[in-house]
Amino acid sequence: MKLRKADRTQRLQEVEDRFVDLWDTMSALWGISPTMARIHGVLYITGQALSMDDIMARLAISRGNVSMNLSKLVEWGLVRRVHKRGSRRDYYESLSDVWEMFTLVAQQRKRREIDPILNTLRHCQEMLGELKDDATARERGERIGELLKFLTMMESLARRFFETHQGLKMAVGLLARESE
Amino acid sequence: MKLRKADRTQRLQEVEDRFVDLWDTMSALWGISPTMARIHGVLYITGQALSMDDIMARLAISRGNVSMNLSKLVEWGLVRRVHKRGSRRDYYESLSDVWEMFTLVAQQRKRREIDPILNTLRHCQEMLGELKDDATARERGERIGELLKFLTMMESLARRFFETHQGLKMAVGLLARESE
DNA sequence: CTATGATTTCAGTGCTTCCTGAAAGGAATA
DNA sequence: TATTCCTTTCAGGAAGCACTGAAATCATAG
Repeated sequence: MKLRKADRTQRLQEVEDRFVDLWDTMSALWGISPTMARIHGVLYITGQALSMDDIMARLAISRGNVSMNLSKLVEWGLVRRVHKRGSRRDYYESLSDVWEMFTLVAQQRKRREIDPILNTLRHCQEMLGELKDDATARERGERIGELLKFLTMMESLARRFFETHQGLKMAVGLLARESE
Repeated sequence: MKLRKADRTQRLQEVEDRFVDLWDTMSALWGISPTMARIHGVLYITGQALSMDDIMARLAISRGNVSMNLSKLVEWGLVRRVHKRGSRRDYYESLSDVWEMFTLVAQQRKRREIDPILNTLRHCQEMLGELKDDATARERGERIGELLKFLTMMESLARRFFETHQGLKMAVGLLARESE
């Protein structure tokens, strides 16, 4: 053992902080707010069930902020509320399965972002339908058609991808349980 | 012909505006700024080569704004600078191939967002390596390992996807040319 | 080389989004 | 029912990001 206990703890903190910062940076990519990401980062990397006060202290953010973002995380399904016997507080813990987290985020984003786009494009097509003997309108229609074709294709591809993964994951789970 | 010329033009405008608004909404999803998206929206839906003044008028935004966002679009490869003989102005036109656009955006985002994440995670692993006889450190290492495994897997999956598409697209292009 | 037309840059400003902290709301104990 | 502990809500404020417009730069034509 080369390092003293205190030093090890500090090193660990460094890594955890770095990870939380990373999560913060990723937030834009995942389509969630920075703080929501940071909170999830702490919960994921520590793997522990933490209370609101733990999180407030760890990230130096206000109670209200933690409360609102935790409830969003619970809503998204990325974090679960748990209870510790003998304590009145709520504790929160993150999902640990990366695949599951990814799937949840992807589904949310599809529902909130892709679906409305498809609706709008279809509506545009309808509006253009009434002008179909206008050459310019037909050109616009073609471009929108290309997009629709592309998006629906991607969508079905993604659906198949997730279905496959679900199957795969179940199989892996079963094998793991059998080998115990 | 049910509608008069003027009415048709107005209807067309409506559709185009709706499309531009849609692009604006999508911007977050694509990881680009709203105005950048709107400008690209106009160029894509009209399919024409437009000047800066055309775009300023169409979207009611300032010259500086158009200039900066157009140069970003050119940098990304989504828009090309073209010239019209007899005019000193620059004109701009959008790519028309949806797949190509998607690929470009995906590549940019990977480079700007995914790669730095992989680097950070690997760096975290290294830092944890020095603490490998600490039980907590090993737990953290496992969680980061899961993420790395997931991300590299997704990355190679995406790469294969794009390679396949490139092949497919080339084939389609060849066939189209032969049948002329 | 100068004049004219076109584009880029950037400091100042406005807008949106996120965060704080205090007050209200709920739930468990006595 | 009152008390205590904990959580949620929300008005006001702070921070960050994008836009404007005018001045600087660049390019072409005369």
